[in-house]
Amino acid sequence: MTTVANPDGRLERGEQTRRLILRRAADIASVEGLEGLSIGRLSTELEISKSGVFAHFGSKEELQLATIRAATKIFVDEVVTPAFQQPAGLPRLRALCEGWLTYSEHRTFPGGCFFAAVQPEFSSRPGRVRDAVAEAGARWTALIRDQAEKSDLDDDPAQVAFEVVAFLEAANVQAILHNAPDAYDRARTAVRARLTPRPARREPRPPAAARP
Amino acid sequence: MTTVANPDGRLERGEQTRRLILRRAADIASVEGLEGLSIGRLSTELEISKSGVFAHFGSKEELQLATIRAATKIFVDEVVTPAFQQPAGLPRLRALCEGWLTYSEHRTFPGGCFFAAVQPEFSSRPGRVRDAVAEAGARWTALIRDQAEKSDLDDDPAQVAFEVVAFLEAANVQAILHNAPDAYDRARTAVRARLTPRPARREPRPPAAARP
DNA sequence: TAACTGTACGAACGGTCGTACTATTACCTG
DNA sequence: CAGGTAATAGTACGACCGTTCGTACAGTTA
Repeated sequence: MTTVANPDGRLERGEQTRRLILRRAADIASVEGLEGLSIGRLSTELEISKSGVFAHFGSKEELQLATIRAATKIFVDEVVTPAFQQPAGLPRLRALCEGWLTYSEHRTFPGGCFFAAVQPEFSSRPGRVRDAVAEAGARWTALIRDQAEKSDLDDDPAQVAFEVVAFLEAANVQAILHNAPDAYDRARTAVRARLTPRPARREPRPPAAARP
Repeated sequence: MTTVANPDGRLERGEQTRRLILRRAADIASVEGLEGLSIGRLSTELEISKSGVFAHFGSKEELQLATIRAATKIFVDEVVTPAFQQPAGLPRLRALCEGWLTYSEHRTFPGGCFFAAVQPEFSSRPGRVRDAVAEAGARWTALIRDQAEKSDLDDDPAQVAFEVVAFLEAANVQAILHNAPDAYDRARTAVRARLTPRPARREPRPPAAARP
């Protein structure tokens, strides 16, 4: 097992460049995909020798897997953890969605959401990378579903999760591909409506019979 | 100008292999993306020489653009045209959604929807291929929006289009990546609810006060 | 028959890919 | 300061990439 930090808490030399590499790798992959990511390009951009980059991972597949783990950590730190300051259920669910949208909007990764870029790329391929990508997506959906379950929405939580996640991903790709930031507004509108408990759903007045 | 068919209506030899190439190219691209698509692989799979494949297009970019056009035609034939048998507005809108879902479900392209695979791939890149991909997506969304406009849904048609398209794309990626065909059911449920005019929206019973 | 066009072929180009080695540097420890 | 180990550099490889070139052969037109 490799130690990561020196006694005084500083990072070892190798670990430091490893993180440098992975941060850049995640950025590149969010634009070019995990296949488009290449060791040669990493080494050029970071001004590290190709073999130096390669030695950290031993294979391209390991680099891809490590990149997914690094991107996951960034995502969790920026979206998931802050939302856990909100109480479980609806408030946390709303915070997760809003956190996701600003994470995409502010381009934490230059290509928008890392996972939105990488999921379609591997959806039809076999292999360990695909499995890792799928698992990351499943965990995110499960997190949303769990919070939906604890909310007072009398719809199937899995159905709510499906729809909400759909809005988020759609906003990401629309905003980037068409350079249309208003897609984020559309997503916010859609999420707000979907996460509003029934009596007040879709703000405007209920049918006349229901009014006092 | 190149003629495409002989006087008797048969295809010229070149046009025939060109179509063969493009059909295969669209299939490959739906799985590997338009960058993952390679002339060498096409030539191997089709048992045509690499230069023979190349000569039809003159550059890889032209091949990619032609592949997009070919995939668009297949999509229109399978999803759009049949839906136009339904009257404009809500019926046509529902037919478009249902047509799209079965098109994805039945794997017209082996990787699911061609455009769902290719849009994220090019969302952050410059160039003519990206422009073509974006335009195809924009036309599809506009088509949905137009039909929403002619429906009696008192929501912003563009908002309806955003949400409906989001459901479709989400179903596609979920179903493929997680090998979970029930994502199509989720999408159908979501679309049905979204395309139901307000009074009857979200089928289950209205609040007690509204019941007779 | 002669000229021309469309179509496909095979070989080769320079370049980049991932990977495998060996050599060299930098740092920690004794 | 010495030695050893971890980290990086250097070099080379085979495979594949997109692309170019010259060529062969069929079918049509003159």
